[in-house]
Amino acid sequence: MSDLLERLRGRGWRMTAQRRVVAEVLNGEHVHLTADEVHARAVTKLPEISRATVYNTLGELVSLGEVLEVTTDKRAKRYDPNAHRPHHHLVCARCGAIRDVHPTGNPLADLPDTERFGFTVSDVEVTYRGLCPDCAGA
Amino acid sequence: MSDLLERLRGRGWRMTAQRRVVAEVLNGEHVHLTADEVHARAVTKLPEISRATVYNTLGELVSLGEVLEVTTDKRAKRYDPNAHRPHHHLVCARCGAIRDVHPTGNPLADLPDTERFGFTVSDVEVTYRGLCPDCAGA
DNA sequence: ATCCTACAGTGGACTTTGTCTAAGTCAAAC
DNA sequence: GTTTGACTTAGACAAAGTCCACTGTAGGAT
Ligand SMILES: [Mn+2]
Ligand SMILES: [Mn+2]
Ligand SMILES: [Zn+2]
Ligand SMILES: [Zn+2]
Repeated sequence: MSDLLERLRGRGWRMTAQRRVVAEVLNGEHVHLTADEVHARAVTKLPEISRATVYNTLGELVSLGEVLEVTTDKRAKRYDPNAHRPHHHLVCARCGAIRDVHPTGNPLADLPDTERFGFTVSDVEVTYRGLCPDCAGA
Repeated sequence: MSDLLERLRGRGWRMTAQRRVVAEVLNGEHVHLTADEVHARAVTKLPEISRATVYNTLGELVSLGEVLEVTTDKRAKRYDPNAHRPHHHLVCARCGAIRDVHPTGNPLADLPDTERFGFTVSDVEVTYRGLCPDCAGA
């Protein structure tokens, strides 16, 4: 993630302890944390960081394209640092576990012109739902 | 929609003015209203209907399978009476307009076993995003 | 090294969306 | 017409997120 910090400094980001901690928390694969989860983890490293700053920083990372917003459930938005490899999500309907998945094929090609209503379609989001091995029981 | 009311009565639903009004409001094609939008429209027909009743009634319609919950944006859930024809959604990124779409192909088949992480995958939701004709400008 | 200041952070009030509960009301079975 | 349990209501409460006035500081200028 120091890649990320370098890139951000290059873009004129003022480097602060708060921003460094948020970037650290968002490190890893299959990471899809809510803003308050990010805050909870950030607080263990920098106790005085505020909720507002976490929200602000996440919002900036999203508009810089370094982090994706994912809304897999109807509850809180989740923040996904895996922004540089396009992917979709597989969600457990019971426990909420989320996995990054890479389906074959291009769903954009599956939407005929007659079903586009004159829209300029630029993106498609696919969410698979089911039960994870634990929640499926035996 | 009196089809719906008949079906619900048959299922033992007690028929009240409030439930009738909510069902009336949810009549039509390409309808994707938030709970508070449903409430606002219901109030014009039955001024004393409460928010709690609208939420309760929508929740019941969803668990009866008569209405779908769709979460196309990160804001309020939307309620979709078109529950009997499977479909996906096309959303304008700028104004939020929503259209029902019927892509060809089966996205479930596009998720290889190696990308299922042992999940029992039962459902897939596809959201297309772009700009509607109005928002794409001239 | 110190100063300066525009940018960043803070706590708290506020908003939106949704849930819950206690008390009152009424649809429908008899 | 009475009875009764399901239904409705107002308002308190909660979770997720935004906004603002004020305070603090990173990093360039001196
Ligand atoms: Mn992801
Ligand atoms: Mn729909
Ligand atoms: Zn699970
Ligand atoms: Zn539009």
